[in-house]
Amino acid sequence: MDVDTAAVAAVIADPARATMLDALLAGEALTAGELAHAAGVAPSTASEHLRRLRAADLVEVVSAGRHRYHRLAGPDVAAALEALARISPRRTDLARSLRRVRADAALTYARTCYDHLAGTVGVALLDSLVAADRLAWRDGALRLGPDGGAWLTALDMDIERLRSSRRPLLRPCLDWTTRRPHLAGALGAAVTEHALASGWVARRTRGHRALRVTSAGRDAFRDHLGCALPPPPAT
Amino acid sequence: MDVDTAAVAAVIADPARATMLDALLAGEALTAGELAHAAGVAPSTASEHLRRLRAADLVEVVSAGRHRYHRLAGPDVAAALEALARISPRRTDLARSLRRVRADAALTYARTCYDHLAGTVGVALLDSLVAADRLAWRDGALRLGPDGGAWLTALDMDIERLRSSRRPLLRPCLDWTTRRPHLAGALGAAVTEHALASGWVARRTRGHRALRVTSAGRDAFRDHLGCALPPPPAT
DNA sequence: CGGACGTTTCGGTCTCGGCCGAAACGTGCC
DNA sequence: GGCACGTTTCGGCCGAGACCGAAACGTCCG
Repeated sequence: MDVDTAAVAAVIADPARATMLDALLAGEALTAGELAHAAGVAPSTASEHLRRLRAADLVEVVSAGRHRYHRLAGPDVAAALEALARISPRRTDLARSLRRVRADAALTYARTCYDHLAGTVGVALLDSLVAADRLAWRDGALRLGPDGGAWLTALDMDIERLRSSRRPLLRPCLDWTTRRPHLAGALGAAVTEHALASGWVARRTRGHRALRVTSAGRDAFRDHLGCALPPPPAT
Repeated sequence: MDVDTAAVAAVIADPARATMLDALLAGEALTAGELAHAAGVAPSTASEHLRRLRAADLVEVVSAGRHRYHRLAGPDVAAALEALARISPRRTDLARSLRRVRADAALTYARTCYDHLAGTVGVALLDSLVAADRLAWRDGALRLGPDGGAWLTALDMDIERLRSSRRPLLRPCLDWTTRRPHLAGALGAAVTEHALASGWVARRTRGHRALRVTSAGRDAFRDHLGCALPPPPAT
């Protein structure tokens, strides 16, 4: 073996750390304290965990005053976590089965995957963009389609800035729940940021991945993204 | 969190088990003894490990006389392992750096990923099949192209049998080394089986993933698969 | 400057699990 | 039937690491 898979797996293998990583999959950077709370451990314990996560390059940190904000180290980390989720057993947490079923349905419908949209909504979005010739598949890779430039301009996206990031502009990301690709890459992140900032979608709970599509968002998806969303799950 | 990521990660986190999984990524089913040898542990220890791997549904077993053959439980498991490999640190095993570099080059050029071809050769193959209209991308999924049926018939592939398997016929699998898709799914496995059986490619070492393309294979890739292979790495 | 607060370091405890060898089990072969 | 061999189970040893509280550190703010 040329790489040390066991080492990374060992870092993810602790329940507290796995919970922290899951919280970070929402894409927001969280403080050490918030992560300690999310994982249900003492701050000192969380600090140890974060040290290991940083050492393994799964998480990176940016200091801001007396807070230290942590976020996933990159899209590859998010992809690996989602791939692991696909083969993980369902949690048999009998106590809250009803709440869990609802949370499952919400996650399947709309969630963030690191920094882009996933779930039914994410998949529908990519499908619509391809159908409208704004994006196109070529050789298994996503490219801008004939009408892509005009669309980005209409959305006020600075394509040059997006292109200049080290990250690929367009990348498909295999959806853990639907098993179909959704839009990732720098553009996927930008669109998602736009949707959150414009109030098209909102987090159901701060620091959690599940999203709610607002009624304004439903219209905006139709008008600006050319995407007729399927109805959300009953809550 | 709706699934128990930490539990699966814990199973992969042990070096002995990770080594076993890596050996199984070659796609062959191996006996408990062979896996014990590969991992460098006593048979009794390996037996424990295999019990955990089975319990976690990462590995499945088929009994044959007094041997018990183990193999990966499915393509999802292989995909998760490759995703983990992408974010794993290189092993800093100074003692055998030269041998390692050579092994790296061989793996990058041609290897199996569970039961289909990966590496430069796998990616080139998928590209050629798409270029020749034998396969086609549609909505991010792989489909048979206009000339796909004729090609399969020429290769003596029983497409009905392939379709009847529970597994998707065509699936892209993101390559860990090249970061481009190669051909997976039932057809990917069938083509790979055909290539191994016909001696187009051969394992460099039994039970290991690296492949060598034979000179007959190089011709066959050109004539039967329409794929001009790039030159292999110097050994 | 001094107190409040977020974070990290340190020391001590305790549980989990990996390791082996010995022995039991089951299958194939003579 | 009896032996050989692959595999599993069991018991005992041992190290890694997860946890917490106390204390140190650094930053912000009054």
